[in-house]
Amino acid sequence: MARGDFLGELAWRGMLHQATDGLADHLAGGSRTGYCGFDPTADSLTVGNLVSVMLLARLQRSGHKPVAVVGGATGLIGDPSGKASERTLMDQDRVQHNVKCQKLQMQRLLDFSGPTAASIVNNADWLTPIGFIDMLRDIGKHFSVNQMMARDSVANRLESREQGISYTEFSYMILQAYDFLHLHRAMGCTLQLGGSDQFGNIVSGVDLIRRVASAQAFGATAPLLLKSDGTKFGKSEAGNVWLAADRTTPYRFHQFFLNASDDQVGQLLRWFTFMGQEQIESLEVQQKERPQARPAQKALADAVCDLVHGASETAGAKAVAEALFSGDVRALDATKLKDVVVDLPSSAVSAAQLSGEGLSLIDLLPTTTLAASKREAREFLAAGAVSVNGEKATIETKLKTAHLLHGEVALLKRGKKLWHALRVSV
RNA sequence: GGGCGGAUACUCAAGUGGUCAACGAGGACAGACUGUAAAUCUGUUGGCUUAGCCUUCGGGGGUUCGAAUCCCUCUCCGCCCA
Repeated sequence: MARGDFLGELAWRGMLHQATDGLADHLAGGSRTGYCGFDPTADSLTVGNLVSVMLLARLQRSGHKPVAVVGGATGLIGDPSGKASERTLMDQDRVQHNVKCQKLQMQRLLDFSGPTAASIVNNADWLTPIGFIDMLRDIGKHFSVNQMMARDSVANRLESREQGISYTEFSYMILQAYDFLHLHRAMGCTLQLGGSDQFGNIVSGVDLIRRVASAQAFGATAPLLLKSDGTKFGKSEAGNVWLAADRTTPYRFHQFFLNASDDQVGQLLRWFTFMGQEQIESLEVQQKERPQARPAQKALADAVCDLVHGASETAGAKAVAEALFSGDVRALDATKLKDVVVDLPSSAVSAAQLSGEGLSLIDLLPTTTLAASKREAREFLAAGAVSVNGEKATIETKLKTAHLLHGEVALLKRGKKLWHALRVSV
């Protein structure tokens, strides 16, 4: 595979925040191995993790070898760079399971075969056997506490009256630096990638490799991805956006990107797709000309959904969106309806509850995903926020057998885009 | 080990005996406007059998007609001294 200009590519995509000196020359000099860390805290990656995966994917496409390091050991401790609450220990089985699931997701984005085959390793494999004394003697002596305390991640916590920092979390950077050293020795890894908040930890690793192995290593970071209002990217109203279809349905995943703001859609195209510069710029021009058609958001949602879930899932997600947003849900045929229901949160009621007088929405809504309590249900109904099969409901509305589409399902909606399917159980 | 300060709803943060389901801000949600956008305006934001009632102010106990507010105790956190 021809070696591409990895750093140049990151630069035009706006994914390059910082890089250590000499990295460009180093990459130009041969096929290198680079890694990025992941927390195995769940059995699925999130769109937040997708940034890191894309870094590795681009590295690989530039002719280098990507390594994903799963923090089976460090995940137990918690990086003070993030938000700070001590973590609970995960047992080994759980970590193994999570690693397996995450690997499956990465397989869509990384190539695990060929000369630049990607690999996944777990840092518990080398961190667990190390004794505390060995760690202090061989690694700890290379770290200056003065320097460690100057790091932003630590300094913030030292200044904070409420928080403080435990010795355990304080030691996190040493472990991460050791990871880099280990990978350098075991796999010839010379590059670490991460978010900009990781730069301090990455440099620690580079320093350690220079001191202990007398070798040169490098690091590069991507800027933190924020929404235009400055809040963290990757959360929807329903919580985290996961890559796993059973946690975030392809429909919701597709919707998440479709709802990207005009301000941000260009950046997301650069970050999360493999589209070229010209194609993205042309989309941006189209977006400017006809913003109401949202060509950029559509292209983005299709491309990312395609990447993560595959083409057929993407088509399905689009069909569902079509039905829910521009079509009349009552006109759906039975097969289509089934597809729609699969992608929506759903619950069941018994046929008996709907017969005769019917079931009051005030009682029903709290049992669905649309309202948390009867009080809230009343509020939504009074505000005209709820509809049944596309028809506005009121406080008095009762759900009856007649509401069931094809005798099976009623589609409830709260607000503009929150749907819930109500099935009838036999 | 000693001294001091703190813990209030999703978050920050008022409140120091009754008028407190608890000021305010942010966030979130809904309505209008729109492009399934942004901005803006309006409303809601503990629960219920909703002009009323019930449960909340770190945990437990006490004082009082009445406690988020006073006392005791426990837990956790911060600061200072050893």
